[in-house]
Amino acid sequence: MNELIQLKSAGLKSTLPRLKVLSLFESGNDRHLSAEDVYRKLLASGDDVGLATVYRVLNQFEQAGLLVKHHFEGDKSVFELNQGEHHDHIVCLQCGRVEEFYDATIELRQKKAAAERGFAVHDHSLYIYANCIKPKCQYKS
Amino acid sequence: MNELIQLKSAGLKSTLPRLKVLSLFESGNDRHLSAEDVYRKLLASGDDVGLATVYRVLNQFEQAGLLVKHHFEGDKSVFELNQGEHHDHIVCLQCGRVEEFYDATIELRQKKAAAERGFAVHDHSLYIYANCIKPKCQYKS
DNA sequence: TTACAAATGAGAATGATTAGCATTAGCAAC
DNA sequence: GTTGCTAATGCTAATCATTCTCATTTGTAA
Ligand SMILES: [Mn+2]
Ligand SMILES: [Mn+2]
Ligand SMILES: [Zn+2]
Ligand SMILES: [Zn+2]
Repeated sequence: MNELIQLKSAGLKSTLPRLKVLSLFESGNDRHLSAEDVYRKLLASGDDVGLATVYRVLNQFEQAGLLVKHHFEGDKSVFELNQGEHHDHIVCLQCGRVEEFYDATIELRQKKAAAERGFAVHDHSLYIYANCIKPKCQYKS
Repeated sequence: MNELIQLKSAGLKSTLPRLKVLSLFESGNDRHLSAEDVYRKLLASGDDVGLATVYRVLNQFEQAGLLVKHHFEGDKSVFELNQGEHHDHIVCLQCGRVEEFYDATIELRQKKAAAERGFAVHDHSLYIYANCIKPKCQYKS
């Protein structure tokens, strides 16, 4: 029911597909989901939505600040709940596990590097591609 | 003529399209080029190559370590000469200017962040999206 | 030269994402 | 509760970058 309020606050009409998508992200089972992931999960739980609608809703949510979009290596982009605090990502190249981290020093030195060269930072993306150290890595995908 | 040797050393047969592409990057006019950029530039200088060949050659060059591929914000990927030293990028969101930088502290703290979480770093990508501070920015694109 | 595998080029195919448009569903005013 | 209008949805077709297919051409080593 909380989702209804969130949508209103974001200036979005409360529709069934939007509630479903938002609930999925707030269920917290997976933080990082692609459009295709969301689509499949909704179908699996018996909720019928169109893929085009999923794409539209995800982008609207990003614009509204409810979600953040990332471009991990590969083609498809992934979304996660925007919970206020920025963080960067470590992605396992073998099993796909995603770990989040925040390093104040890195953030600071980025700003400095940009300033020194005559840029005002708008945004940045930092992805570390790595391998889980055994035996944590399940070599899934 | 130097390019011929580079190709051989990389284990690649010395063909006309490959020589053209490599020369273009070594001419140094633009460091960061997309496949489409390369294609257009070759056509413009009267060299007839197929777009498919450009894509193939760029990827071979990347595999061979002659080029590095980047995924700046947006759809198309860009390539640059691999000159040994790793660096990260600042991209102007207004004029598209790309500036390179290297920060040892950032590199170090990335490794540390990964190690602390049970990852062995394979690779990383750091892009800072920013705006040129006037009046350097030409607001081109 | 010859011979043959490797490379090229033109166009079809792919895969993620978006656009177009007829149909449906929120929601505010009766 | 109905009505009515706009915004949202869900197909499908279109985009766009990139890859694949395959017939033709080239580099190269004998
Ligand atoms: Mn995250
Ligand atoms: Mn560079
Ligand atoms: Zn792993
Ligand atoms: Zn600029």
